[in-house]
Amino acid sequence: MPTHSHPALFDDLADLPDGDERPDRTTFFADVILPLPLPRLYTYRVPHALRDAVGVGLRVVVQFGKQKVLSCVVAAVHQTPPREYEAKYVLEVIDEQPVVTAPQLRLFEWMAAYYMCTLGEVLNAALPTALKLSSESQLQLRADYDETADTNYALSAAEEIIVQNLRRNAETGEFPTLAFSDVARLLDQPAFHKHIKSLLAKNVITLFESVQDKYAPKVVRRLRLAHHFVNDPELLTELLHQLEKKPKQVDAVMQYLREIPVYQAPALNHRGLPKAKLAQNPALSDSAINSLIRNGIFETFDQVESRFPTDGNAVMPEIILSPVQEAARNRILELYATKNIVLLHGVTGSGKTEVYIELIRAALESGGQILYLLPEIALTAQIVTRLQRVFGTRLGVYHSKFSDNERVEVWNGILSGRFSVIVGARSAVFLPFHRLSLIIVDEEHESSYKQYEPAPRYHARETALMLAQYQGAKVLLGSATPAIETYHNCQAGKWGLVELRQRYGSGGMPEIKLVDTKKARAQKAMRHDFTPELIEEIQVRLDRSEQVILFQNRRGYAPYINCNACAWIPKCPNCAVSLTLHNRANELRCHYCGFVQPRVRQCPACGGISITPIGFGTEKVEEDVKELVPTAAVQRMDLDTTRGKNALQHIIADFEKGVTNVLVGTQMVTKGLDFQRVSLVGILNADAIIHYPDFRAHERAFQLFTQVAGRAGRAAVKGEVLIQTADPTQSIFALVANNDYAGLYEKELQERANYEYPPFVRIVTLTVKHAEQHLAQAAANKLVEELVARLERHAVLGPEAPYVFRIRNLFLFEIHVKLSRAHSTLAEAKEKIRDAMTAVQTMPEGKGARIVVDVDPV
DNA sequence: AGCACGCCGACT
DNA sequence: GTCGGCGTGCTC
Repeated sequence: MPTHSHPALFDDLADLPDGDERPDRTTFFADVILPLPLPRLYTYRVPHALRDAVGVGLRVVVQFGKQKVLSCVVAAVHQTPPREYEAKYVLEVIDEQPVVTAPQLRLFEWMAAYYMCTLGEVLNAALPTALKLSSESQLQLRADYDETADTNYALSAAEEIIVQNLRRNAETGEFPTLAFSDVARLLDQPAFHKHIKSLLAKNVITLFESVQDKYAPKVVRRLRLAHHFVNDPELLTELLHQLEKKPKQVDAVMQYLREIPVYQAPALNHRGLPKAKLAQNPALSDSAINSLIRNGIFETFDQVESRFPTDGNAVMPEIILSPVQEAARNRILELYATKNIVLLHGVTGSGKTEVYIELIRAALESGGQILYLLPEIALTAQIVTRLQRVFGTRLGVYHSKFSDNERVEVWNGILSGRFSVIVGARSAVFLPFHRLSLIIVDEEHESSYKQYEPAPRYHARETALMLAQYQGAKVLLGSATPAIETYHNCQAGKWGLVELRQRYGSGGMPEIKLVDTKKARAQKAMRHDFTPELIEEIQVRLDRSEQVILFQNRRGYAPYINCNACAWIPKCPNCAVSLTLHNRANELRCHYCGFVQPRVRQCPACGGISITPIGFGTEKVEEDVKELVPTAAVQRMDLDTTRGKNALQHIIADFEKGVTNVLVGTQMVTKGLDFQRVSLVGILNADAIIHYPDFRAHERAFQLFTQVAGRAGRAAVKGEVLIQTADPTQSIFALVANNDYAGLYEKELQERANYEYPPFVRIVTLTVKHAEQHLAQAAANKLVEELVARLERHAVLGPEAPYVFRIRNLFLFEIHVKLSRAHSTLAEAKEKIRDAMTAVQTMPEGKGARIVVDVDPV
C-alpha cells in the first residue's frame, strides 16, 4: 500500500529542485480536475523532475487551499503560465498509467456541460472511492523536541496525552504518527484542534499530510511444499515416516498431495494451495498445518488475487435463436449499416435477452468491448449467472451493491483488457472503455436510469448514446414499453426499429382482467383491500402449486395514521408529509428524510386512544394475504426487505425454489424477474399510479402495468393479470389489456404536442430551496424574472410549490424551463440559465437560497 | 467540499 | 470582558 507523504505544509514550497526556473527550459502546467463542485479547472506548475511523469488522465497530488492536500486528475498539460496568479507546484504523480482515459474525459466534459454541473462532480460520481485518495492530516513529535529540557512550556492534560502517544519508539528510534481522527478518539472530544494548535505553537509537534492509496488488493495466503521435497520424492517418503507419531500432520500432507499431485506434476507445487482451502477441511487441524509450516515442510507465500473468478470456463455455448429472434438479430445488424442506434421493441417474454447475447458474442468476436446496461434491481443473480455461463471470465459486473475494492478491480480490469463485457447499472457508463463497439441499454424506458441526487443528475441512456458516439459504438435500446421520446426518434427515422411481437416459446400473452373495487365496496364485499375475485384467484393458483405476484406501489404498512376522535395525523417535523406507519418495526417513518419515531398510541392532540391506519402499503398486503389465504407462504420485496447485500438474492432464490409462493412488492417486482411458475399477477391499487400529477403519468402507468403483467405466464402455464380499480372504464386499461403500445404512443404524442412537453421541448427544472418559506419564494420569483429576461416569457413556468413543498426543513419552489427549437441552441440556453442563477445568487433575494438544476427530469 | 475570516449572544 | 455561533468567500 503506497503512502505519499509530504513535509509540513507550512514549509515553503518554492525551494524546489534547481533548474526549474531556468529560462532555457520550458515550464509545463497542468490543469487539474479537483473532485469538488468547483466551476473551473485549477492550474498547477509541473516541477521539472515530474515533467515526464505528468500526463492527461493521471492522478497527481496537489496542495489546495492552505492545508489540504488532494489527489486530482490531470485534464490537460500545456505551457501557458496563468496570468492572474502564481501557480503552485504539483507535488507528486501517483499513477504511471492513466486511470481516466482521454475519451472518458471528453464524455465527462459533455456530461458537465449538458447536465449543468461541474467536472469535479462528474469525476466524483465516476471514480470508485478507492481511486480518490483521501487526505488526512497527520501529526508527529518534532525530532528536536526534548521532553526533559526545562525551557519547555507547560503542557495541559490533553496535550500530555497526545505527546505520550507520539513518544519515540525506543527500539526503532522512530516517531509514531497520529491522524486527526486518532487524536479525536484519544481525547474523546471532537474539539481537539485547539490542543494541536497549542502544541504547534509550543514547538512540540509537526504536521504533515499523507495521502493513502485506499485500494487494497485481495491478498491470499497460500502454501506449498518446501521445494526440496518436490525435487526429491524420497525425501518426502522419509518425511512421512518421521511424522508417523503425528497423524494430524500426515493427514495434512496427504490432503495437500491429493489436491496437488506433486509426483505427477511437480510444476503445480509452485502455485500451491490457498491455506484457507486446506484448513477448511474439518478433518484437518489448523495447528497441524501451522506445525508443518513452522518446521519448514510447508512454506507460505502471499499472492494478490482477483475478486472475480479467473479460471471459469469461458465456453460461450451457442444459443439457439428461434426463427423470429434470428430475424430480429439479422435486421438489427442490417440497420447498423446505416444507423448507429436501434430500438428492439419486444413484448415481455419475447426473448430479447437471447438476441442481446448473440449480438454481444458477435461484437466480442470482432474484438470490441461491450457494455450491457440494466436498471439496478434487474441486475440480479438471475441475469448475471446466465451471462457468466456464456462469457465466463471475460464478463465484469458493476453495480452499487459491489464493494469499492470490487469496483476498482472492474475499473482496472477494463483498462487492462481483462474484461471485455460489462454488465452494469447506470454508473457503468463511467468506466474506462477504450474500444467499445456495442452498448445495450435494456429496459431503456426505466426511470431509474436517471440519477436524481446528487449531481451529476444524468440519464444513463442519454449518456450511453454520447459514449457510443465518442467511441464509434453501436447502441441497442431494448424495451417492451419504450419511452415516448425513444419511439419518437424511431418514428422520425432517426433510429432503427425492430419488433418482436410474440412471446418466446409456448407462453402466450397474459390475460388481463379488471376488477371494480367501487362496486365491491358498495356491496361490502371487500375484505381489507382485496376484492373477492382477487382472493379467489390467489387461492386457485396456490391450490395448483402455481405462484402469485402482488404489486402495491407503496412500502410500509399505511401511508398515514389518523386519530378517530379529532382527525389528527402525525407529520414529519422536517418535511411536509405525513409519517408512514411501519408495523413490523412499530415505527412511524418519513420516506423523504428518514425521520423515525415510535408508533404513537395516544393522540397528543386530544388524548384519544383510537388511532387507525389509513390506506395500505406492502407490509399490510403481506399481512392480509396471510390472513385471507392461509396456505400462502408470503414474502415481501421492497426497499425495507432488500437492504442487505444478499437480501434480494435470497428472496428471489426462495421464490424460485418455491419456498414461498406469494411475492408482495413495490416497483421492484416489476423489473426483469423471470419465474416459470407465476400464473397470476395482482395489481392492488391501480388508481394511485394513474392519477399521479405528472405529464408522464399515463406513460408510466402503461409501462408499470405492462411490465408487471409480463411477470405472469412466462412458461407453459397460462398467465393472468388482475387489476383492482375504482373505475375500470379508464382508457389506459384498454391499452394495457390489448397490449396496444402504438395506441398509447399516438395518444401521448398528441397530448405532448398540444401542451408542449418532451419530445417536443426539453425541460430544465430549477428547484429553489430555503429554510424560510417567504425567502424561498422571493428567490424563486427573482429567478423567474432573471430567466424571463434572458429567455422567452412563455418558456418559463412557475415558480410553483411542489406537492411535497418542504423536505429536510427546506421549502421548495420549482421553476420549469421549456427549451424548444425556437431557442438558438440548447447549449446557449443553458448558458443563459446558468447566468440567471449566478445573477440571483449574488442578489440580496438570493442570499442563503440553494438552486438545484435538473436537466431532462423524469 | 473544507476552512478561514468576520460580526453578535451566554458564560468564566 | 471572552469563547464561540455559523454566514460568506476563496481555493490555482
